[in-house]
Amino acid sequence: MSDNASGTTTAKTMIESVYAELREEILAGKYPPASKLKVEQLRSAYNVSSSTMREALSRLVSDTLVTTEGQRGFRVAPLSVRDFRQIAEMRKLLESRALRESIEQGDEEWEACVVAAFYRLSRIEEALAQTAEKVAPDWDARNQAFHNALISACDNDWLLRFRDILHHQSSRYLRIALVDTSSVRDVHAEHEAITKAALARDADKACHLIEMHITRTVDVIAAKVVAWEADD
Amino acid sequence: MSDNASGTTTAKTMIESVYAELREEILAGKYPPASKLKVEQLRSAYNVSSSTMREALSRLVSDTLVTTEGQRGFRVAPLSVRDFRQIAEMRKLLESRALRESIEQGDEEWEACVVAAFYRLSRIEEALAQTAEKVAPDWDARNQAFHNALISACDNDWLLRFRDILHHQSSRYLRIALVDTSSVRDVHAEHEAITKAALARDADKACHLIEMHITRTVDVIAAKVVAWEADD
DNA sequence: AAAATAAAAAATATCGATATTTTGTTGACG
DNA sequence: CGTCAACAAAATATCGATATTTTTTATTTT
Repeated sequence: MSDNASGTTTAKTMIESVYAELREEILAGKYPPASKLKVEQLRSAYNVSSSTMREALSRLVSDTLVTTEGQRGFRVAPLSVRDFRQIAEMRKLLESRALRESIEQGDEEWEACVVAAFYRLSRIEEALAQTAEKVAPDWDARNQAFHNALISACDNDWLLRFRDILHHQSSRYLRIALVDTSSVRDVHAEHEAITKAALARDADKACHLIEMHITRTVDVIAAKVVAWEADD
Repeated sequence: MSDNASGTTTAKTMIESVYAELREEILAGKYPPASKLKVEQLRSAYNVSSSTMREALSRLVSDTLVTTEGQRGFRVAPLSVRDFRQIAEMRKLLESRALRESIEQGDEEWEACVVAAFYRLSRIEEALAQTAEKVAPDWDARNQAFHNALISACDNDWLLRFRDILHHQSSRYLRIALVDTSSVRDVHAEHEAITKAALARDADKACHLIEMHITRTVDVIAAKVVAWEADD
């Protein structure tokens, strides 16, 4: 269920390690959305038996990254504009709720984490501003770390779990939309405002900002998903 | 993932049918929370091979009804007061959101469904009021049908899915708390008020009522769960 | 007697083979 | 020319056996 940040997944069993690896690869876009996941193929690729492979696949259904139907095997979970919009709506609801709880319950240590995460993100954004590079290898990771830090004081496991699922789903859409980081500067300002509001314990404001933050990306990405849907 | 109301689960494969059956039994409390689910035992009980059994179990992890750890097999998902409170909080959030969307988008057909479901529920409550019976075989089903009808015009699949998971989890707590239907009369009034507000398209009011509806049961059940936790 | 260790039992994870179903192809028929 | 049917190929689901790990039990040591 959970992969640790370092990437060193402590896998006690074959199933777990195959599960973790395949999961990453699906998120990385190695297997296209809605494409068939043939057990025999995967089985030999990962050097495990069919039963083991099937079980790993079954476990991926938990994360809604794989679907399975009747007598016709497994598929990578499909993507659609409709789905993306629904995910975005839910993210607004859950992300802002998690942030609110975090702001209400967070202690000084939490504040420190937020500040640190924002700092790390800012530094890489400065670096990116210099180079005309469109690829941001670490930006994604630090951006994610920042958002995780914001809600790290929320203690509702269900909220975090659902939010996590949606977040991963969302990242698949970002991937196919080939989002560049050219708009990083605007995003930076938004992050700064959110950090400020969070530290000032202004939950209403922070939540509003985070919702805007999500909303802002929806339409631009949705447009690209539409284009992607065409040549499928 | 979905079980149809009639209980006639259309299972194309062994895995699916075993999955569905075991799922119902866990929800029905046949296997105590946190108890071990030994593959060999289940395997022979359901007349399937170990691989098939394991796969069915793996699929139950999707619904968070079963947990699995490293090299030590499967267990029924445990229950705790803390978990119950978190579930209740999330239910308030999701149930009210789903209701709001339903109220905003529902058409006349939806209104008719709500009215019908409320009527069916009311009838059985009248009947129960007569007899001093504490057992309400059909009440649960009709109560659930009523709540499903209320949110049936919500079209966000993720919202419905998460809400469904939480609802099932919640029902496990109701079971161990041995909730009687003595408080049915108060509940009836609440249902009536919710129906009224929904039909009047007063989303704010309806949402507030449904949150109260959930809140009201939390403490009484939480207390019983504490007691249950003791003799475990 | 409590703690540590070794042996036995139980349970889990993994494998490769087989039966069943779906998918794809070819040829007959309207 | 397209639809249908029969067949062939591919893929899925299912099985039972084996290797590994965990848990239990028995034995020894401080």
